[in-house]
Amino acid sequence: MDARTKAKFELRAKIVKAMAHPTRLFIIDELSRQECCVCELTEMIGADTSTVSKHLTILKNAGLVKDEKRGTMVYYHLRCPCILEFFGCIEAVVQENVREQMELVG
Amino acid sequence: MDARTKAKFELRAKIVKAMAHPTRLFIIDELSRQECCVCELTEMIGADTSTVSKHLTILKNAGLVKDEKRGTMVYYHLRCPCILEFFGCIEAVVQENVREQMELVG
DNA sequence: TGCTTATTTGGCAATATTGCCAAATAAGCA
DNA sequence: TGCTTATTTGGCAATATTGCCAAATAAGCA
Repeated sequence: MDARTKAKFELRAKIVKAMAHPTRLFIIDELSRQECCVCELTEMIGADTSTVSKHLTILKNAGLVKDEKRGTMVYYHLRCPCILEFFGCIEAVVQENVREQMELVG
Repeated sequence: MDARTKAKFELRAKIVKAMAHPTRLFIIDELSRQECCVCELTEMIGADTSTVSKHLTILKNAGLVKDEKRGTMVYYHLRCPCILEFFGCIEAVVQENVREQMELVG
């Protein structure tokens, strides 16, 4: 694998890694419906504010979300709505996995 | 976040996590073109065979690939080709990131 | 059976991720 | 300025991931 190819997949991996956590997938899903401030997300997720803030920073660094300060609150929104199509694909894999397990059992 | 929602996103995260590594993204990309045996992938990747084998096991456990033994060789293929659409989306985020950096610089 | 080739598994050290607490920062308002 | 609320940052212990080497397993073939 040459350096160029390696760089390409490292760039992609950086973005996929940013999504690779249940809380962050939840945030992406939630932001696909409407923008939210940190306090709203924290309330929904039920973790420490600092934890949620760090998850948002990871998503922001990957370029998946953008933030906007309004007063004391910071609102986050999705940067590329195409991320949603991706969920459909993941769900297809989940369903395929379940289907297979069913076959093994019954 | 109730238990059901939590379980849903943990299931999704398991699959996304399986993709969250440059070598594994490379493998998925390669398998989208044709099935490959471990030795072919190892040659392309240039890592230890055991390392590549472990990456393949991670992809298999997530339900992303399937293996098929033929003689002494084991061939792997993609289980859900829809994974490819996902790459398009990731690439869109990558490009958006680059575009923004360009704006900041130039 | 013994040898070869392909692959997986066990083990382990190096490194990365996670989530909390405490403290810092930043904005609004009296 | 001082107080309040919202958010981020620093630090750290617990946990997970990674990639190598060595050894085990498995199939083909003489």
